[in-house]
Amino acid sequence: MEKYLNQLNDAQLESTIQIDGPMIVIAGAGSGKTRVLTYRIAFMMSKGIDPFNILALTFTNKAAREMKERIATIVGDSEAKNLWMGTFHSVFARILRSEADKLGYPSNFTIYDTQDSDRLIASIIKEMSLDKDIYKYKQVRSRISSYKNSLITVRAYYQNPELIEADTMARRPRMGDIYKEYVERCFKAGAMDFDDLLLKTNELLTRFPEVLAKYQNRFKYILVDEYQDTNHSQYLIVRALSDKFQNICVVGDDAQSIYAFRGANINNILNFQKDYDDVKVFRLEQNYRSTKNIVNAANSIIDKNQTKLDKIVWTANDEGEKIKVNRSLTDGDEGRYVASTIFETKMNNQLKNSDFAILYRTNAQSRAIEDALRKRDIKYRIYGGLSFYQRKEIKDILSYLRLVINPADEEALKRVINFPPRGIGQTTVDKLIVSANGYNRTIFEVMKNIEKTNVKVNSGTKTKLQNFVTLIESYQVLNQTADVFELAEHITRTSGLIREFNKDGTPEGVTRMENIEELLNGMKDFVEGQKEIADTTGNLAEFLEDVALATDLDADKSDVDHVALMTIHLAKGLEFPYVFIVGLEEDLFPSAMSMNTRSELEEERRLFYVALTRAEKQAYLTYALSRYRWGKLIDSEPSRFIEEIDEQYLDIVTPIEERRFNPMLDADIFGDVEDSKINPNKIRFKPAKKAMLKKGGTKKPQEKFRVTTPKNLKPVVNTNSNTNLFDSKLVVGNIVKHIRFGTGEVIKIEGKGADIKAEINFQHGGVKKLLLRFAKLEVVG
DNA sequence: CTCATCCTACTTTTT
DNA sequence: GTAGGATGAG
Repeated sequence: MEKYLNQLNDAQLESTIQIDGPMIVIAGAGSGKTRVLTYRIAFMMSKGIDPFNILALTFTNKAAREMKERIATIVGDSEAKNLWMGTFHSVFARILRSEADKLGYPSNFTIYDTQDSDRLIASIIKEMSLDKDIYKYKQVRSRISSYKNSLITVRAYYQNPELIEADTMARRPRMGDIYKEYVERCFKAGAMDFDDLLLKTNELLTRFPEVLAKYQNRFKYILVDEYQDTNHSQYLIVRALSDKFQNICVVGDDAQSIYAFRGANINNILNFQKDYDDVKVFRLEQNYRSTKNIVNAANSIIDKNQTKLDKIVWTANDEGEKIKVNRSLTDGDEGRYVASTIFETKMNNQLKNSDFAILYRTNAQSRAIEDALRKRDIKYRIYGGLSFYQRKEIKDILSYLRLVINPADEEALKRVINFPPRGIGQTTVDKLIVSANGYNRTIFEVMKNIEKTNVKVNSGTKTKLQNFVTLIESYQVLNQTADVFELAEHITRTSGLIREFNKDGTPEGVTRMENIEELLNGMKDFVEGQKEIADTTGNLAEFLEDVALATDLDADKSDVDHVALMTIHLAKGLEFPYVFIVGLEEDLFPSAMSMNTRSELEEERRLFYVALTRAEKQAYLTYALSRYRWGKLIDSEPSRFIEEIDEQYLDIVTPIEERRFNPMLDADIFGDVEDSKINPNKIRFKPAKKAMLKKGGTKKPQEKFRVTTPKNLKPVVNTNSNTNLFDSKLVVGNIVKHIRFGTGEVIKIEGKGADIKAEINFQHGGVKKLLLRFAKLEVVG
C-alpha cells in the first residue's frame, strides 16, 4: 500500500487517507480523481475494513468495472469481489430484487427501457382517446420521469394543485390520469422503469425502517463518484443510507455537471457542506492530463459561468500546441479535414488510431465523419448512439426472453405476439388489452384462459393465441435446463425470427442477421464468464438485467485499434491524446434547445469544458459553414464558445482543402481569407458565405455519383451466393474474412450440425468463437 | 389479417 | 435521410 500512497500529491494523499466522517472531494478535470477513489478504497481495506461494508456508486458500469479491476490489482481479486460497486441503477436493482415482495413486486421484475416506456405511454394516450399532437408521448414520458425523480408519486401529484395547474396550462389536463394509468400498468406488468429503480428504493427505505437499518449497517462506508450528476432521488437514497454512520465521501466537479436534462441537480454538490456536519473539503486542482494551453483555454471558458465552486485548475505539464480551430464549408469537408488530419498526424508521429477521439454534440453528426474516415481507410468505432440492445432485431429476441422470465411483461408481449406474423392482428391485441384491464389480469393470463373470458374472437384466432401461449410455455420449460445461449438460439430458430430476417436478402436483413449473430456470441461469452464465477448461475434473469442497464457492455468486444467516435456526454471521464470537437456551430453546440435560459446555456458551456478537457496533447475545434440537417443543407455560424476561449491559446487555420474543394473561393468575395490564417475577429462573415452558397458551389462532387440501390430491386448478391459457411467444408488452417473482425485463421472447429462453431484467430480482433450458421465468413486462403 | 406504400417526426444529451 | 407508424387494397 505504501508504494501506492507515495505516488500521490499532497491533496490526493489527504483525501485518500481520510476515512471517517462526511467529506467532499472537488476534483478538477484530469486531477487524478479515479486514482484517489481506487486507492482510497484499497487503503480502507488495508486498514481492515470489510469490503462488504463498502458501497461505491459510479456513473457508468464501465467506470465501476475498471475501478474494481484496479483495486483488485492492489488488494487481490477475492477481496475486491466483495465490494458493492456499480451504478445507482444496477446496485439498487439488485437490492430491489431481494426486497421486491415488500413492495408487491415479483423478484424477477422486468426493467423497462425508455423505448418500452414510450410505447406504453403512447398506447395509454391512444386508449384514452387523447389528441396525440397535444399529448406527445415523449413529452409525457419526460414529465413523468421528472415527477418520479422528484419523488412526486401519483398521489402526491393529485394533491399538488400547482402541478395540476401547470399541466393544465400546458393544455394537458389529463396528465395525472396518464401518470396514474402508466404506473398501474407497469405494476401489473411486473415492470419498473429506470426512474422506478430509484423511486422504489426510496419507498423501500422510507416505508420499512428495518430494511433501512439493514442497509445502513451493511454500507458503513459510502462513496459516490460524479456527485454533480446525481438527481434528487439519488440524493435522498445516499442521505438515508449514510445517515447512521455518516461515513460518506462524495467526489465530483461542478464544472462537469452535464446531466441536468435528466434531472441531475447541481445543487447536490454545491450544497453538500450544508447537508452534513463537519464536512471535510478537499480540492484536487493539479491537472496531470493536459497541456498548459488546453488547461488554460478550458479555464477561460468555464470562467464565463456564474454558478460554480471556487477552484483553480492548473498544470505543471508542457505548454503544448495551441488549440487548432478549423473552418470548413460543409459537414462533408469537416469530416475530410478530420480524417486527413488524423491520417497525417498518425503518419508523422507514429501513432495509433486509439490516440484519437472525435466528439460531437449529437449522434446524428457521426455520419459525415464516418464517411470520411472510411474513405481514408481509418478504423473507427462509434460508442453509444442507438445502443446495440435497442436495435429492433435484438429487442425482439430479448422480448421473447423477457416473456419467459416474466409473462406479465406487457411491452415484450405486444412486441412479439405477432412478430414474426402469426395471424394475431391489432384488433385482437386491442381486445385482449381491454379485457385484461377489465379483469385486472395480465394479457398473458387472459390469453391462457381465453375460454373463460369475455374476449370475442373467432375460433381460428383462438387457436393462434393458444399456440402462442404454448410456444412461450415451451420456452419456459427449456429455460429450466438450458443456459441463456442455448435458449436464445432455440428461440431464434423456432419462433421464425431467423426466417423472418433472412427472407428478403436485403442489406438490412443481412445486417440484422449479423447483429443476431453478435448477440448470440455475446450470450455465449456471458455464459462462459458466469461459469468462472462460482456463485452465479449464468441464468437468464441475470443476463437480462445486465442488458437492461448496460450502456457499454459491448464496448470492449473488438480490440481492433480504432478511432473513437462519441457524444461529449459519453466521453466524460475518458481521455485521449488527440481530440477533435466537431460541429462547433450556433444552434448545434450550443444546442438550439438549450439557449433559452442562463442555466441551460451554462450547462452547454460545461459540456464544452468537458469536451476540451478530454484532450491530453492537442485539441482541434472544427465547424462548418453549412451542414445537412434533416436532409437539408442549413447555413450555420461559428459557435460562441470559440470566441469565448482566450485568443492566445488558439491557432485559427483555414485548410488548403477548403480552397481546393471550392472554386468559388478564388472569386473575389473572400478577399479577407486570402491568407491561410484569418483574423479571429472576422470569423463571422455571413454575407460572403450566403452569396457563395446560393450558387450551389459547395455541393460535394462525390455525392452526385453515389450509387444507390432502388428499394424495389433485389440486390444481386446475397440471394444465393452462400457466404454463410454453415454447410461448407471449412477446415483448420483456412484463412477467412469476417465483415467486422477482418482476416483471421481458423484454429479449431467444434460442434456438429446446426451448432458447428469455428475458433478463429483474427489478426486484429484476437481469438473469437463464431457460430458458422450465423457468421458471414469468406474463405480467402 | 397482411402487405406494400405513404407519411411523419425525428435531432440534444442517457441510466 | 430514415425508421417506424398509419393507411388502404386485397
